[in-house]
Amino acid sequence: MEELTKKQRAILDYMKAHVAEHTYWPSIRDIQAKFRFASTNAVFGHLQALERKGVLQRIPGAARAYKIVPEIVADLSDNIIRYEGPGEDAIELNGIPLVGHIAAGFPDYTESSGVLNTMQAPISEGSRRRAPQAFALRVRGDSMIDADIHDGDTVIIEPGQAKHGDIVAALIDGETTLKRLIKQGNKTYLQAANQNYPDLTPVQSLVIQGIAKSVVKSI
Amino acid sequence: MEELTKKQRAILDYMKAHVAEHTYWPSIRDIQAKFRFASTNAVFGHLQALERKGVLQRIPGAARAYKIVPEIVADLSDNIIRYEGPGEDAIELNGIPLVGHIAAGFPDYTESSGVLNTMQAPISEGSRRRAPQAFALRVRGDSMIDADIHDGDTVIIEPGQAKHGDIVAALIDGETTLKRLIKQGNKTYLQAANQNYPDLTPVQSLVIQGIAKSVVKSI
DNA sequence: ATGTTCTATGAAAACTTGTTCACTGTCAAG
DNA sequence: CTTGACAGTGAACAAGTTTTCATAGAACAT
Repeated sequence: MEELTKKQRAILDYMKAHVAEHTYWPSIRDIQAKFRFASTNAVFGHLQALERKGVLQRIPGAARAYKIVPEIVADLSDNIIRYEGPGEDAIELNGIPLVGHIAAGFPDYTESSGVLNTMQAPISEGSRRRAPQAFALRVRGDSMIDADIHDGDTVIIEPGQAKHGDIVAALIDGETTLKRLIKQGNKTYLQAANQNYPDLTPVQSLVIQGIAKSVVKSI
Repeated sequence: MEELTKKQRAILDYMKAHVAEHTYWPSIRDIQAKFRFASTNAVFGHLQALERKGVLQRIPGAARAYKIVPEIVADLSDNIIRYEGPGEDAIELNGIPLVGHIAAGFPDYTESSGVLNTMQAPISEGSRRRAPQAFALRVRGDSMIDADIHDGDTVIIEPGQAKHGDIVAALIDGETTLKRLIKQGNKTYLQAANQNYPDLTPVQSLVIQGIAKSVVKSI
């Protein structure tokens, strides 16, 4: 995926924020005003670029009508995985859905039993919840370099029973992190795969959202 | 809240579905086409009615720009709480936010320790997660009549440490239910407060989203 | 009977918005 | 030095969209 320029990123972020705040998209002139462009065409160009780079989909002719290709970003520099981009519906990427909320909607494969707690609440149907699937994460930062997971890589997370040594996406005290699962006896730890980071993290309540099964690297 | 006519409800539902599917609002003409009106003004009138009745907010002059007053419906007849209405942002109702997703974003006050797992991933900021708050549920059905919670009532759910006897909104095997929490020794059960419903539900993995602290009844 | 409300038609006005055209400047690569 | 990609101005156009106006039948209460 081609990289965005600073301004493109800013505009995309503004649009997302606008949707999040108002529940409808900004018009081109809204964006123009926000960034103090003298011409609407400045915005128009950026939007074309955003569409060409595949992060934004415009609906030709329709006003205030866009779709966003969800970006799920695992920012490992601060060990927080955050979700960027509205929309609840999964968009398939190589058969793997890029889901909406990274921090919500995934099974609790905690130690005990085979009980599964899906917390996904899809907007679409308004009734039943969707079964959890594999999902993709794009990685930022370098805290997993020991595991050969680098900045810009895409990690495929699959639900399943995590075992010792697995790299997992886990919720710890409300934050989602990507770490290696360490089991010693009946105790469980999470370990950052970067020697510059502090070692074992003691874990009391552990919610594992999935296991990193494969890494997609851009060439 | 004034009741909606059948057509108004249908139009509102269509608009919601459209947003959920496309991530942008339908134009008046879209709605006109959907319902085969001969004039856009038919739609216009319905939209005015929806706004007057307080379930829809229009942004004057702007195209495809609306806000919805979220309706959160706890359908106790099948013990499933489902969310209707898009939008992630909390809208305050008597100081209590009507949150977007009932099934996502609330703390895990599971047995152990004081550890708190917030799973909310707000769209708005795109970075940190929002602290959980109290939220309101509108109740449908009658499975809690023993607790004097009836159809049409609004229940205020607050996060906190649930104790024996509390009525809680809980996630069980992926479904959100509203039941009474029963603790016997070190075992935990959920009980429907309706004698017509099966009794104790054995619980292995329990995620309590909040405690029903008060009930608002329409007179 | 009469007025009111709701729902709807049909057409047009007025405004919003996306899009296009012509032109300019910057900056890095070839 | 030139080429091309990128970012922008300024103006105008065309289409999309909301909104208003005039009119009318049905249901319903007064």
